[in-house]
Amino acid sequence: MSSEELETRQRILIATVEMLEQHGGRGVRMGDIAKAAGISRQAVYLHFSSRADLLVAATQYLDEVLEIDRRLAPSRAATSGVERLALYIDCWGNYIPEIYGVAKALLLAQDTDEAAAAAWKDRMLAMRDGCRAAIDALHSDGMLAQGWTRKNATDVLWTMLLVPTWENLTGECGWSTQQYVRWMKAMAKRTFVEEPE
Amino acid sequence: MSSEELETRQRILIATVEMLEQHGGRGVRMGDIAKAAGISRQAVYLHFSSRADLLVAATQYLDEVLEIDRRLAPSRAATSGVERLALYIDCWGNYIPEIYGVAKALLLAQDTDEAAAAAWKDRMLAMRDGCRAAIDALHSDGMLAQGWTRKNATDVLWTMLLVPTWENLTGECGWSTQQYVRWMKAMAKRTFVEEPE
DNA sequence: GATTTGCTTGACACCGTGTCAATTGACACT
DNA sequence: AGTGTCAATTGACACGGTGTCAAGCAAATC
Repeated sequence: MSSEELETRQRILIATVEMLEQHGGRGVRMGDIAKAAGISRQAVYLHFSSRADLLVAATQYLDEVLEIDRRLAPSRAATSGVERLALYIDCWGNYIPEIYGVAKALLLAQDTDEAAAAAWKDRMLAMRDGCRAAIDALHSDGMLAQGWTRKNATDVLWTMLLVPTWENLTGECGWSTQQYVRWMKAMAKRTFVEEPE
Repeated sequence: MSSEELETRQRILIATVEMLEQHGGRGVRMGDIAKAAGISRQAVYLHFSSRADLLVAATQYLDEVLEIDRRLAPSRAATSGVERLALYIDCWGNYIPEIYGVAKALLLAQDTDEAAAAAWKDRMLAMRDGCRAAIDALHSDGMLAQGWTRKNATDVLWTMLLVPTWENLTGECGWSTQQYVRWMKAMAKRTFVEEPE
């Protein structure tokens, strides 16, 4: 009632996010989204040129709404590499479940759609930057464990933090996101931080 | 020349595996497979009721041809948990690239097809059994590191060995499979094996 | 020679995406 | 009132890929 004058575009984005979240990113059609937004299927195409376009816009919208930048600030502001690493995992690990529906849809769309693949890759490379920054901070502190190059450590941290890992641990293995985050932080510390012995 | 009297069904399976391997499991249509097998598209449906059915059969066929059982024997025959773990990772890690095309196709088919999803899940649960066996062996030796339950250790090892991890490290990060296997073994040892200190 | 078996050919239904054209209804400007 | 314009609606349609169906054909089997 309050905000019935929302722009159609935004209503579509909200409907998209809701539908995808509800259905785990699977089997949501353009018509379903339109219906959820209370408009015709064609109206969706007046705002987004394709399904991939819509999905990409939805992830960006979600990033804004969930204030990913603000949430990353603590990690960026960390005074030590060890802290930065932990805070980054905290942030990203807790972020995944919130974006999972949309992320999964984008992930699945990669199969058929070039643009979706590119968008997802971009997103993941941005995440990689965070990993690299954390590893670099660790390295600057002289705390990167023996045997790691910065590239290798970044590769591994990045890969461990990818969505499928979270997906399997929480989905198939029944872990909570909290367990996941706690373990991931412990594992990262044990793996990448030089033991002061 | 030699074996031109191959059963059609097998010719289809071979064509499927080849096509999927060639194209990384993406964008291979029923018609493409038929053409590659030198038969009509409909003939494929005389042998396999659906695309999912064909993909499932192809993975089984590949498991036979690549003798997955024989390759797993050394791991099963290991005399210590530590050895068993290393040999299992060796086996599976080197197996992934050989099945990747078919696996990826099955993975992608999960989106739309229930049967494909079930088949893939089965496959992965079988792999999980291997992980569990390795962790159990470690535990029996009293060598499972502090802080791990058998379930948790199995969950983590399993998740780490999933295809997407290999995919990202070798694909995006440019690692060789050999590097991947070497790292994975080192990581598993460091993570799961009690340090004799 | 008749039947069966395995395959071919071509047509077609179904679904989801994306396109197009004609229409409507609301608002704004003179 | 008259004129535009803008957003959305409706309905039809093309396309691509899967899966189905029916008729025909050729070689093997009895």
